[in-house]
Amino acid sequence: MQDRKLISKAVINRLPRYYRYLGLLKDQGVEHISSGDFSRMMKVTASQIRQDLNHFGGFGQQGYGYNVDKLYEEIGKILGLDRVYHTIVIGAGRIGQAIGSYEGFSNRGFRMEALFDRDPAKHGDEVGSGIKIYPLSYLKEYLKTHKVDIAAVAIPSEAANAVVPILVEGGVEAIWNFAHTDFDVPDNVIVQSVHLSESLMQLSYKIVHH
Amino acid sequence: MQDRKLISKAVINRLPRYYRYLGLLKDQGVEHISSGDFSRMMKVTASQIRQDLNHFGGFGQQGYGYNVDKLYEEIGKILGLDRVYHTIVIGAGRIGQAIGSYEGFSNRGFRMEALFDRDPAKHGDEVGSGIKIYPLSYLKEYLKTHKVDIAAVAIPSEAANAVVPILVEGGVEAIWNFAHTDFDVPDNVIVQSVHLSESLMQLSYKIVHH
DNA sequence: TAGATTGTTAATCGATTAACAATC
DNA sequence: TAGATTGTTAATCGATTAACAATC
Repeated sequence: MQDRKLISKAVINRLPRYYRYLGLLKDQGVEHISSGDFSRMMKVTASQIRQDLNHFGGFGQQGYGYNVDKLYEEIGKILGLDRVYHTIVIGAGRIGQAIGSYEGFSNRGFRMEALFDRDPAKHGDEVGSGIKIYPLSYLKEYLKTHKVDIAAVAIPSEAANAVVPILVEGGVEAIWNFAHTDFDVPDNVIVQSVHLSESLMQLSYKIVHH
Repeated sequence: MQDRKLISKAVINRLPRYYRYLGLLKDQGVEHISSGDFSRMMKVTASQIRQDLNHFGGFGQQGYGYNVDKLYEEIGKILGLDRVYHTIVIGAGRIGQAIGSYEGFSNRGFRMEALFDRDPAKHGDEVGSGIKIYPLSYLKEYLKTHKVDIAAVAIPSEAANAVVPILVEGGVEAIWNFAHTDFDVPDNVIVQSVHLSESLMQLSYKIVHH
């Protein structure tokens, strides 16, 4: 897909937060907001907000501010929230089940369609609104008959390293990684990692050095 | 605590990843590694590694490289992993239980000592290696009689906003936040957030724009 | 010693902030 | 219109990369 202009990585990482705050404003029925007010709400500079939003153009108006509804919708589109992502979860442990059953994701188009686990005791169980847990050994077959956009990987590192080639081979477009490891995948496969232990270490750093 | 030199935010965020890779090298019995080899392993530039590690000084040696054991230990200290953090978890849902029971955290000094939940059906239950679930209403009292360094908050945003003042009032030093919201806390309280939905949106952005 | 590799300075690149003319 | 506020350029700040002399 072609971008209007090239949007920098730093801006992209901020978009979901803008989106969240715009959602709050929308719920409150706010129609428009100035970069100044928005900056106080979000605790960033007004200058940064104007620079960032300007990439998308046309939602600000001098003397008035930004149209909340339009901006919310536009940022949603840019984030790819106007489509459906067929999503599976590898690992039906506590993290895997949490992801598979969280309604907030499906509300945004991340449709949870299957969980996979090696534990036979879990096979056939359901999570959330009827998402089935399948044997991990069925994954390969599943990928042959189902298009999968995103696979969330919520199993230990070693097992994860064994599963990833199956996902790649099976045509999964993106991996949402919760294992404490980095994957080696072809360029066309996207990996987005949530390294919880790294987050916790950044926290302990802050405790020790403040 | 006083830093030797001022270490930039970007470097700090990379430290846990260095630490993880050094742990792997240590397990493999590697005694020393050059910035060149390390850069190929970690897929960053050798220049960045030398710049980063140079902040701590004394672990590199010309013609030899870096001593793995010493560097691992030193970075561990800088990250604050040489001490114990009394840790509690607010919310005994799937995320809360996952955090409370994960052995990897306690192995690094993050001692999980109690969970709190408002659901009476869970009160008295145990998670992981005997960590009890208490009523949320007992939290205030608990904080009076126990020193808590870190509280992981794994409940929905609204409930979280109600609990945070109790944590702050109770002298909790740092909050590890899993709710989809930002907290307003005094300067001396640290907040480290894991915004899963934001991570997922960054992922969908990459899918749509690659 | 000769070769390898760091420590560190300088150059480049990118991101943030400030400022203000344009304009609703 | 006058006031408010954006869009956008220029200035600043910070982070990354390149280069090479120092040195083990």
